[in-house]
Amino acid sequence: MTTRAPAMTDVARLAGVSHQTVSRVLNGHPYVSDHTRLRVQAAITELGYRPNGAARALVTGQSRVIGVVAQNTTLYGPASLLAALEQAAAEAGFVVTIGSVGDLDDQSIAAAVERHLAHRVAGIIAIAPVESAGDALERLPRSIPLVTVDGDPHRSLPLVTVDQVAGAREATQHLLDLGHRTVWHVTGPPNWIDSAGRIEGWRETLLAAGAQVPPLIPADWSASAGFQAGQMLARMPEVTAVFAANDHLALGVLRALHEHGRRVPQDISVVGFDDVPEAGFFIPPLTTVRPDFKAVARMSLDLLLSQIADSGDHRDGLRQTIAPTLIVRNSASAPSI
Amino acid sequence: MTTRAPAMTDVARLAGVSHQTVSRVLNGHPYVSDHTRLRVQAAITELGYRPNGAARALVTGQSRVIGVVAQNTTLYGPASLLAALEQAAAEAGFVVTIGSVGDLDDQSIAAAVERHLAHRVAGIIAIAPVESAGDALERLPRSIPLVTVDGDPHRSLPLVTVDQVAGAREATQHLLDLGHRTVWHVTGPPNWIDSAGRIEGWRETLLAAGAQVPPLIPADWSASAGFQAGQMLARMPEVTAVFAANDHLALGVLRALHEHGRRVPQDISVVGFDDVPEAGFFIPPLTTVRPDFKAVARMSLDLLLSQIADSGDHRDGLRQTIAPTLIVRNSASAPSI
DNA sequence: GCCCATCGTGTTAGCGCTAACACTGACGCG
DNA sequence: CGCGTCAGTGTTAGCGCTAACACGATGGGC
Repeated sequence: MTTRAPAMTDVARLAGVSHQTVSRVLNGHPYVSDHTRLRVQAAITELGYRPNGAARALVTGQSRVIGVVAQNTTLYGPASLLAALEQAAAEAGFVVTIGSVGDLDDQSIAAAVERHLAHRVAGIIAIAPVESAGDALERLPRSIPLVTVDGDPHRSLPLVTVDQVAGAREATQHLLDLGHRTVWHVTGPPNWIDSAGRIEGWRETLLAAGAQVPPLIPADWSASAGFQAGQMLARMPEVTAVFAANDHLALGVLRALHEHGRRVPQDISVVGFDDVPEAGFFIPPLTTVRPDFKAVARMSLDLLLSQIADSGDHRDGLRQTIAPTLIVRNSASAPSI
Repeated sequence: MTTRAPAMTDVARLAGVSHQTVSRVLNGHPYVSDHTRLRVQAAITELGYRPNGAARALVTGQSRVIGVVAQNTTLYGPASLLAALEQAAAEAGFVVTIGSVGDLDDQSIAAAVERHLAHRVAGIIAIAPVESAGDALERLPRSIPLVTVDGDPHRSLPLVTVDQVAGAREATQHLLDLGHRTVWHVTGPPNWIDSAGRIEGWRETLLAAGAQVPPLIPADWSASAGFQAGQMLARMPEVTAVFAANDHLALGVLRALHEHGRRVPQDISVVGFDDVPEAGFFIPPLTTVRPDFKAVARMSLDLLLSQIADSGDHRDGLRQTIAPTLIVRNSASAPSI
């Protein structure tokens, strides 16, 4: 019925050569005469031939597929990362399979990794921003190339990460420089590495400036949690500056403050993190920290591809940190005395 | 060095059976004694064996991989869809490879599809919300299972779609019911199918109510474009109700109105579309239309899997529409006369 | 003129798996 | 007691490809 797709032998027959010569042309081997190369290429286009990745993967033991393990790719950060990763991979001739997990616990991660392994991916990129994720990853055979993104800096896995500490430092310092006595911090979920880094950067900046370190306001990444935090902060007259661990949190804070009649930035300054595309259109436009997701993606892929190429144990000590940029808008200003 | 992963023959040797019996156990064939089955399963776990997907794909001519073609998976809609799709696929034992494209033009789509085909995906789901995307898809051999999501209803490709028209109708009718004379519409990008559907629903509701149909305010999906549209609308005293084609657009409108001192909802009512997670924390909380992305994903996958199972030309006439829900918050109210 | 290196090409084996078929032994039936 | 049936298992071929090797033709150095 459906005539099967043309295989290499079909091309070879049409071009009057052996299938091995076709393979050589396809893989850019030397020692093929121009004449033959042209004939083969003509045959390929005539038949609409395209190599069978499965067969290739079988014989080489390795596919041009990269497995990405991620949780909740609906969040802005992971989604951006994934998109950038996919694009970078496509440029390098790889495709990306995604294995997302409901929870970032050990078992879910392990299952996602297993699924990728079953398909003999060439390597794995894990967007694993929580502490527990590392265990499953560390159990992986060292022969399979691996890069973690926004993972735990205390593990010895190859890691590419946004410099959370530096970003938080910039945000906090910016507020201090504007003249605020201290800065309050609404945090992300406690088990996320990103949260920890942002807390660290915030705290160390405060300490370095000799400012008082107020208690943390715990939250998750949602606008809803930000709103709750904001309701609390709005009732405390001594609060003049807030650093929210991400933009959605900041949005919630903004609305809570607005509802309580506290003006931003006149009464309270707010700074976020992520620079979501709509951050410039919050009320007021949000001063925030912009991570370079494209750079992170490119770097991760480079690291992975070099592991794939070397096919060796070059996993230790690989660590790349990408510094984010402060984007100044209108949500932070000098405090009114 | 790296001892190669165990293959089926290794399992067979350990269990004292032929590799074919192992295969039978793996694929749940009948005519294997319980005794043997147990021995084989024990051997599998002992060796940590996992079947090689590439080999299986090679011999069956079909992998348990689904290719998703999408553009800009950073946008909330596509990202949600992708995540839901991935989850549904995982439950069915499939993995998802993503082939995102920079532009949704014919050529980019074709390239992404080609990449998927090279890996012998079992089927393709195209999130193809622009008109031009259909051409590349229609050229696909009919033997490969295909589902389009939010695609062009005028094509004969299998389609699962959010009922844009119904959603827009609900939004518009809601505003009319509140007592507004008419409703202005800020549109999405002109070549998107979604935009067209939302315009249609809006227009037909206005017409049915005998309301005047104001000119369209063209935009794209960004908060920035919404802001520009809002600046225009803010200067027009006759405008009392605005339906924005998505939430980010609405956010931009909200800020523009705020800057111009026009209160929402007292002076102008605004309704959005998408119900992004933070929509409830805009200022004011946004009344909007919520599509059920999970349902769309599940439906798409079902449609695809049934095509894969039947492996036949069941492609015509398949069409599923998922009605969205109006979420009423505070951004729309009766006009003050 | 001989040898060897180099180029260009073909031949063979085998990656890990499933499908098709072959085989064995136990059982039921007339 | 011979025969067919069928559960349970093994044997073989081959999916489409690459790696390894084999082979003939050419040409340059002695």
